[in-house]
Amino acid sequence: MKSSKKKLFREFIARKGLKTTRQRDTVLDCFLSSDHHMSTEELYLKVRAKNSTIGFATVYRTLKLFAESGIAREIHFGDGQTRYEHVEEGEHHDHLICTRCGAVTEFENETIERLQAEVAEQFGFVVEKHRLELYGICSKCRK
Amino acid sequence: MKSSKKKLFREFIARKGLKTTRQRDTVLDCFLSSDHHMSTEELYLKVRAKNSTIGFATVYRTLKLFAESGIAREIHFGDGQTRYEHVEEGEHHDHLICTRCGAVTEFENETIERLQAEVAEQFGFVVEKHRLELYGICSKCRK
DNA sequence: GGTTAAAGTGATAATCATTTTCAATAGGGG
DNA sequence: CCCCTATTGAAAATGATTATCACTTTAACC
Repeated sequence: MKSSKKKLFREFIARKGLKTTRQRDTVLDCFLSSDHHMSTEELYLKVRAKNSTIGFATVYRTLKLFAESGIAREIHFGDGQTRYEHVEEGEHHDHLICTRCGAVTEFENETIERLQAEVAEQFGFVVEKHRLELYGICSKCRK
Repeated sequence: MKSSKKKLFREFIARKGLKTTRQRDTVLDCFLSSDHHMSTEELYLKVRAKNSTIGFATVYRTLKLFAESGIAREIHFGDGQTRYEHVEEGEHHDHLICTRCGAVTEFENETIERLQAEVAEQFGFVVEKHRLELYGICSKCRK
């Protein structure tokens, strides 16, 4: 839900004593109207198209706020670029990444999640978050 | 086995028509005499201590060769620094990372691995490699 | 052992993504 | 409307990594 994310972000802004600005609204709209994975640069270009006076520093700063507020999550695929994805409440997903065409598919698996928690516990670890990525060749590329 | 890694690397060098140099030997010795996770900078400092004329460009270049030759693997924890770890034959391990003290613990779990392969198959995906990282607070830091 | 082409090296400059700085501007509570 | 503080854009700074280039070294061949 887009509107609920907007609300969540507004609440975060208020709680922190920050301010609502035209720029933040624009960046938020662009982010929410995009699909799952967005690099900072991609989003910056989208924002520019709407309002060419917004600088990239603002986009960087705003994305950090999104992550802090919980409506977005930083992801790193090891290619030197930070990406952001939407956080759906209660959801957590992992990634299948095709090393040939770069396509990213998301999946979820309860059992894996549970096993992860078990393993962590064996080491006296309390898990806050995790990252699971499977790299390989997708079905299209194998044809 | 250190000597087997040395051998593997020499074979790689020969196969590729590259050359054995004092510098590469030094970097390799330093890498092999260290424990699992090393940032490029840490290794550079170690190399420097042995031979202060070796430049960091050489360390970077040599680590890339290690990764290409299969004796090392690049790892990224999302903190903007590339690390390298030793590759043991047939082995694969995942990481528990303490977000407070930065300690890294390794673990292996057969069941998780198998489930990963199953999930991938459902998506018509052939997994080549994967990455699983659990971030949280370690037992020491929770005391 | 000497010759030589190709690979390797170190220093430095360049690059790339991201962060910081700073002077100017704009929210929003009072 | 005022004032304080957060915010902004542009530009400079940063930090990790990579490319460049003149010089050196390796190793195949005689």
